[in-house]
Amino acid sequence: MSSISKEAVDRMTRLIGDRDKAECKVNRLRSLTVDLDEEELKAESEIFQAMADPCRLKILSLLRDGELCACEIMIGVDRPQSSTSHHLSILKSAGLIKERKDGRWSKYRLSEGAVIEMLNLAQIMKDSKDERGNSNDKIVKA
Amino acid sequence: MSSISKEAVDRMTRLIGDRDKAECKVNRLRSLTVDLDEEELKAESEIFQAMADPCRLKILSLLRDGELCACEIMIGVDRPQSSTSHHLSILKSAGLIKERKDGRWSKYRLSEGAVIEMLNLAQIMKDSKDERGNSNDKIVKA
DNA sequence: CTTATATATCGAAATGGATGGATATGGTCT
DNA sequence: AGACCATATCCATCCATTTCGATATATAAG
Repeated sequence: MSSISKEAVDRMTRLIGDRDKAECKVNRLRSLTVDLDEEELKAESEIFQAMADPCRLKILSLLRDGELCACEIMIGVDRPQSSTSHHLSILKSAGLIKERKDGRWSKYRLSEGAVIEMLNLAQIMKDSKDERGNSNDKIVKA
Repeated sequence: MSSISKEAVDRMTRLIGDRDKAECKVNRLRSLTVDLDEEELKAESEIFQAMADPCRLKILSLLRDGELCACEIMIGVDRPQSSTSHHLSILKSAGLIKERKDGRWSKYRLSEGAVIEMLNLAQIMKDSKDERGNSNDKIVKA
């Protein structure tokens, strides 16, 4: 499908010898990502981007215990008000938290669903990386 | 514990009236994040950071099908060699993929464990955000 | 209407990350 | 040895993000 570049086929041909098979393999590789359109990938990457900050992870942790207003969160993370507000808006537009206006307060809570599982998974991944990191140094066995 | 700033207690006192209770609440908020030391948060955020790029998500998707060499990945994602290599090194040092040297080739595969679940969760989160997104937010940035 | 407070937004500096061409490294083959 | 190739690294440019003080908006209360 779509534009298979001659360059890629050339390179693949050098790799595996047979030009027909090479073209086939390039097609297969390209087709693996055809169903992933750029928009979707970008949307997903934005979710990860929103979690890619220590302060925002701290906020999410705070909210595991229930709803808090921006002011309490600011105290919890110990950052200036404008920074806290900025982080909250990023988390909100990524869909990770929900906002509820209550008088002059903005109260935030975790979105239902996968957020907590995501945090747990990240912790698991970090831990397993720590373990292997020490025993294995840098060389991966052949 | 540790340094409860007078400023935070003042602010909390204004919020809930009673100074003793305020101090107590500040302590509770701070204690929620005491067990999260900065190093750990940073390590976790790096995992998310590594996944916070469309091209890298594409690479991870490619690798769901099995081991590939850098060259094949480069064809799959259709980016210059240096960019591809750069992304691979980020994924590797975040512990999301593993490298195996084989002659002049570097072959990459997903790390065992949580990577795939993470990708699935992200998709679920994106989808549920899309659905709810229409009803509520319209914070599409310009 | 004025004051006070909670939150959002602006603006500018500093930092960080992506990109891709050029070059270096290290393996393979003849 | 030399040629070739896969991959990593270097470097410079560009773009995005973080940070935080200053300011604006909004709501409540006197």
